[in-house]
Parts: sequence; C-alpha cells; structure tokens
Amino acid sequence: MHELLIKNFSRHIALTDEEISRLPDFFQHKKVGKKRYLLEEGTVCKADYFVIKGCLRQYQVDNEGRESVMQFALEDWWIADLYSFLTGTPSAFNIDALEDSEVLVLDYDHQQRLFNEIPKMNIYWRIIMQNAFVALQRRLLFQQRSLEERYLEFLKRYAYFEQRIPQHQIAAYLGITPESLSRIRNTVLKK
Amino acid sequence: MHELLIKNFSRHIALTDEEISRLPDFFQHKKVGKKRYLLEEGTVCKADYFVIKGCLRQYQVDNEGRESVMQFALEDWWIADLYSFLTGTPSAFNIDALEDSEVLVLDYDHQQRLFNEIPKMNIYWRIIMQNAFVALQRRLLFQQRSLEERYLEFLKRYAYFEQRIPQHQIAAYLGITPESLSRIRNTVLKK
DNA sequence: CGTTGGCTTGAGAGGGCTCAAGGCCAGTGG
DNA sequence: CCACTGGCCTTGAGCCCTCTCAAGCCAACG
Repeated sequence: MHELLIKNFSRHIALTDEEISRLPDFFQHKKVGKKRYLLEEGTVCKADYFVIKGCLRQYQVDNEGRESVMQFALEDWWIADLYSFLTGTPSAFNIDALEDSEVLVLDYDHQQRLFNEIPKMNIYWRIIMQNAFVALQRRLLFQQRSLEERYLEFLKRYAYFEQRIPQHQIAAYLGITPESLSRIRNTVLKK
Repeated sequence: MHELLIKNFSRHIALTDEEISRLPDFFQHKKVGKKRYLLEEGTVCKADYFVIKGCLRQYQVDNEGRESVMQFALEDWWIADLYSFLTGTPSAFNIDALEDSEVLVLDYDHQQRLFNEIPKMNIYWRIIMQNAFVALQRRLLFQQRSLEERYLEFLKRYAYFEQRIPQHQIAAYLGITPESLSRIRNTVLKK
C-alpha cells in the first residue's frame, strides 16, 4: 500500500501490521492525465479519492458559466463530491486534474467493507470529517471579509502550493474575479 | 433519556435497549435563559450541546464589532464550537440563547467514554459530521450568489423556523446588513 | 512566427454598504 | 391607563468596492 496513505491513517488511528497488509484489498490505483476528469457533472460520484501525486480540483459551473472551486487536492488529500457519494445522486460538481496525477480509489462498497472489517476506520473518518468541517467554517467566515484579507488568509494557509495553481483558479476558489485578484496581488506586493 | 436524542441517534445507528439505558450516564441537563451564554469568546468550549427546547446561536464578533452568525440551533440540533472543543484552545465564538432553552450537555471526557463504551457512536458522529460538512459546502457556494438568491435559499431550507429568528440575526447569518435584508424582503414580497 | 491562454491594466457601471432619520411596537414605570 | 423608552425594522441618499467589458502584453507551443 502507498506509504502516504498509511502515514495519513496513522496520524489518527493505530493500525496493526495485519490491518495494513489488508489495505490493498480495498483500494485501486488510478492515473489521471492533466485536464482529465475523475468526476463529471451529472454523473454519480462513486468513490472517494486519495491523491498520491499531482493536483486536482473540485468545482461547479453556474448558469452564467462561472466556475467556483470548492476544493484543491494535492498529495496526501482526499477529494470527492461527498454529497453525491453518500446519497448516490448525480453530482453538481466536476473533479479534474490540474497536473498529471495519481490517486487511490476507494469506492462506496469498499469503504463500507472497510468500516465493517476495520471498525476503527470509523474513528479515522470521523476525525478527518471533523477537521474538514472546522476548516470549512473558517473559510466561510473569511468569505465575508475584504478581498485582500481573503487572499492573505489563503496565502497563509496554502503558501506551500500557491505556485502550483494558476491564478484564475485561485480566484475561482476565493470567489472573486481574476482581474480583482490581479489587482489585489499588486497592492499586496507594494506593501 | 430525552426522546428527541434517542430518535436522533436512531436515525443513523441501531441502539439496543441496554445501550439506551446507559445514555443518561453521559449527559447532563441544563437550562439556558434567553440572552444567557453557553460559551463565551476566549473560553474553551468544553462540551457538545444537544438542544431539546428553544433556540441558540453560535456567532463571532469581528474587530469592527460586526456579528457573523455561524449557526442557529433549534430542537434536535447539536451546537458547539467544534474547533475549540476538539483542540482545547480558547474559542473565537459565542453561543447564546435567543429563547429560553434547554440542552443536553456532553462534555469532552464523556464523549470519549461514549466512543469507547458504545463504539457505534463513532459511526453516528461520522455520519452527522459528513452531513454537516455537505450542508456547509452548499452554504459556502451560495455565499457567492446575489443577496436575493441567498435569502431565497435560506427561506427554502429554513422556512420552518424563519419566524422564530429576528431579521437582523438572519442578516448576520447570511453575511449581509439588516438594511439590505429589509430591502430584499420588500422586492421578494412584490413578486 | 502566428496562435492561444493567462495575466495585467483601464474605464465605467452597479450592487450592496454606510450613515442617518423615522416609524412601530412591547415592555416598563409612573 | 398612558407616556416613555429602547429595540427592531424600514426607507432614503450617497459612496465605494468589486465586477464587467475591453484591450494589450507576454510566454508557451505548434
């Protein structure tokens, strides 16, 4: 099994060697070329994806054709449309690769089996969901601040991958136009 | 144990009668008068609260004194500052009662014991965290729409308690000024 | 070396905010 | 029973931040 994933699990729960040896039964390995889709709007999100290489994004396109980025996912992150995944309903999101990427695929049935056969996985998922929830709350509050504050917060939290993401994607994540982001960067730089 | 809570658990997991009989060991009952605080900014959130009567709100006050409402909680809802609760750090939020209310208090140690003694509680909390996460994602996306769309979405999802909440609180939840909300309501009514 | 996509810059417009005043209760005290 | 008060909602006027639309630049790539 890929070491990134094992380390990730181990951050929250203690897996035995025996349990680790069973992990490969649950996951599939998949390569996603740049600009290729893991999920397309209107289809059901059938799996949760763990990124081991590259960079992906989950986004929505509104009636006017504007994109809103829900999430970026780099190495060591999970990505999926959880709502579609959990309910089995068609997704409103797309997930595609910003770079050539590789993911571990955990489809719904395998996840359920994982919960049954290694019950402490419930603890792991409870904890990462709690963390994701808290992060999202923080993001929601920053959404009400000025553009500059939002951008600085983004830099503070995500400086380590900011250079890997095109600016207009960052704008779509922050909920602002690329033009505004360009101007903000200018004023921030001058300080 | 209060029936609302048992029903809530039962929506996601199957508790035995024996397990239900043990629940009272974990919870305390507490009354909170209108305008009284369950949590004050700067203190640690030591418990997760399940509302059995009344209405509470979780909110933040920014440097300019503006309030942002993170969440309302009525009967059958959980409320807490999860970040403070999980990390034991001082909270940036306040939680107070908009009406005379009653809650069941689950403090951190009791929750940990609950997870240990009734392991399927991990499943329950995993599921409600997933649901809360998905709801928050939806809210985040609506934050980028126009005032009117945001208000209509709020009505659609929360019509059943809209009358119990003062308008300026709803404005603070939607991230707009009370004046703007008042104007929006006017234009919506005319349609 | 022409085309394409991403970033920047400018000018103008508009949505939502600020500040201020007025009206309408509900609660309170005389 | 009534005047008074304070909180909440409404309405108006003016402004500012951010968006839109448009053009220009530059690097990457065929």
